[in-house]
Amino acid sequence: MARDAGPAAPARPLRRDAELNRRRILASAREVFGQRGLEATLDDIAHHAGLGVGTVYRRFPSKEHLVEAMFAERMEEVGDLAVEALKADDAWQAFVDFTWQAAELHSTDRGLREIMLSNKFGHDHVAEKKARMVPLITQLIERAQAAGGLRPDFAPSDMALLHMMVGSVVEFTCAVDPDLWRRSLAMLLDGLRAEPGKPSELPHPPLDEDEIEEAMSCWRP
Amino acid sequence: MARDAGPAAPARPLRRDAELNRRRILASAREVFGQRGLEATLDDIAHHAGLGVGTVYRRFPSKEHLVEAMFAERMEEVGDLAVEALKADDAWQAFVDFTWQAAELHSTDRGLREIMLSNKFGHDHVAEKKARMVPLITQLIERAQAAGGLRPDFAPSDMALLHMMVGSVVEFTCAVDPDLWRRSLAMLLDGLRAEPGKPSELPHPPLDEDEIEEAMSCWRP
DNA sequence: GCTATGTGGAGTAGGTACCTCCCCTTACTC
DNA sequence: GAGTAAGGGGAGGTACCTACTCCACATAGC
Repeated sequence: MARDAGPAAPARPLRRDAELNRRRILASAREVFGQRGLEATLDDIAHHAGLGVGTVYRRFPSKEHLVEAMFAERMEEVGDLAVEALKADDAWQAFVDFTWQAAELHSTDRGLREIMLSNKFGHDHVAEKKARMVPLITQLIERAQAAGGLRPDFAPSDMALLHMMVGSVVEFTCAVDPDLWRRSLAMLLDGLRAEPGKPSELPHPPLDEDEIEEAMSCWRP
Repeated sequence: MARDAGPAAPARPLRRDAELNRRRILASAREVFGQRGLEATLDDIAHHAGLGVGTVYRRFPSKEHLVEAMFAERMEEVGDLAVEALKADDAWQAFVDFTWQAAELHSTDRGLREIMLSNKFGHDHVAEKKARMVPLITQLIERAQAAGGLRPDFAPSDMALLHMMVGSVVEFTCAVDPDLWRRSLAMLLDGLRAEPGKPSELPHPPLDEDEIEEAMSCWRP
C-alpha cells in the first residue's frame, strides 16, 4: 500500500514528468499484460513504455502492486456488465448478452482472463471485485432458468468453466484467427438452452487445415 | 535414431539390469508426463523411477527422443478408436462415443493432451500418427452429419477446439474433481446436435462454491 | 543556478532446465 | 572367480530466465 491509496492521493504530488511516466507505465502494462498475460516481466513493460526498469520499480514496489492497481478497475467493468444485464426484461437474452460481453472482454485481455480464473495473482482488492460478482451471476442464471431459457442443471460454477473453455480457444487460436472463439461460444450456448430449437447460425467460419496446423505450431501448453 | 529402431533391435542386446531400467524409465515417464505434462524434466522422471539422471540420458539421448518413443504408441490408440467408431451403424452415436473415448484418454494423460494439440513436441513419428487421424475424424464427422445427427456446420478443425476446451477443464479442475470434464463435455455435445431434443442428463454434479475456489487457487495459467 | 526528485540500465541474487563427466558398481565371459 | 566391458549415480557445468537494486547522471521547479 505504498501508493494508489484510493482517491485523493496524499502527500506531495508527483513531479510532472513522473506523473506522465506513471501513466505511460499503466498504459504499457495494460497492453503487455493483455497480450502476453501476467507472466510478462516488468522489464518488458518498462521497455514497451520506452522507460527503464528502475522507473517502474520506483513507482510500483512490486509486480503484485502493479497488477492489483491495474485489474481492480477492469474487473469492475465485468461486474457492471452483470448489473446492467439484470435490468433487462428477457432473462435468457440477458444471460446470453452478458456471457458474450464478458467473453469479449476476456478475449482481448489475457491478463484479465488469468486474474479472473486464478487466485495466484491479486489480493484484497481483486478478491473483493470477484466476490461482488458471484451473487450477480447467480441471479442472472436463476432468472434465465426461471424464464425457461437456460437449462435448469446449469450451475453458477459452470460459468467459470465456460469462460475457461472460451479462454482456451482464444489462447489456442489468437495468433491465427483472434475471433474464432465466437464460433465455439455459439456452439456452447446452443448446448445451454432448456428448449433448444435448430442450432443457431455460427458467427464465424471454421479454421481450414493450414490454419489449424499453424495454431498447433504457435500454441505452447 | 540411436535405439528403438523398430522391431528386432539390432546389435548386442542390453544387459539384463539395463533392460530392466529402460522399462522402469518408460513406465516412470508415462506416469510423470501424464500427471505433470511434457514440462516435466528428465530429472523428475529419473528420480520417480528411482534412478539417476545419467542413466536416463544414457538410454535416451534427449527428452525429445523419450517423448517420441512414448507417445507414438499412445496416439496409435486414439487412431484405433476412430477406426473402430467408423464401423458402427449409428453414425451420430459413433461420433459421440469416439469423442467420449478420446476425451477419456486425454483426461488421464496430460502429456497426451499436449502432444496432440501442439506441434512443439514430437517429430516424424508423432506427426505421422496425427496425419493418420485427420481423414478418419473427417469421415466420422461427415457420416454423422449425413445421418442428420451432427449439426452440418461442424468442421473437422472444431474437433481440435472441442478437445482443447475439455482439456482446459481437466487442467483447471483435476485437483478438485478429476471427472468434472464429463459435465462440460455433455453440455458441449448437446450444442452439436442437428435436431436437439431436451438437454441430456448431465453425468456429473457441478462444483460448489468452495470447490471452485479451490480450483482457482490450484490452477496456474 | 540549485536541489530535491526522477531516470536508466548494468548488475546482483536466486532460480530452473538440460545435459556431461567420471568414479564406482555390476553383469556377463572364459 | 577374475577380468572387463557395460551400466549407474548424481554433483556440477552451462545457459538461460526473472525479480529486483543501486547509483551516476538528468531534469523540473523554485
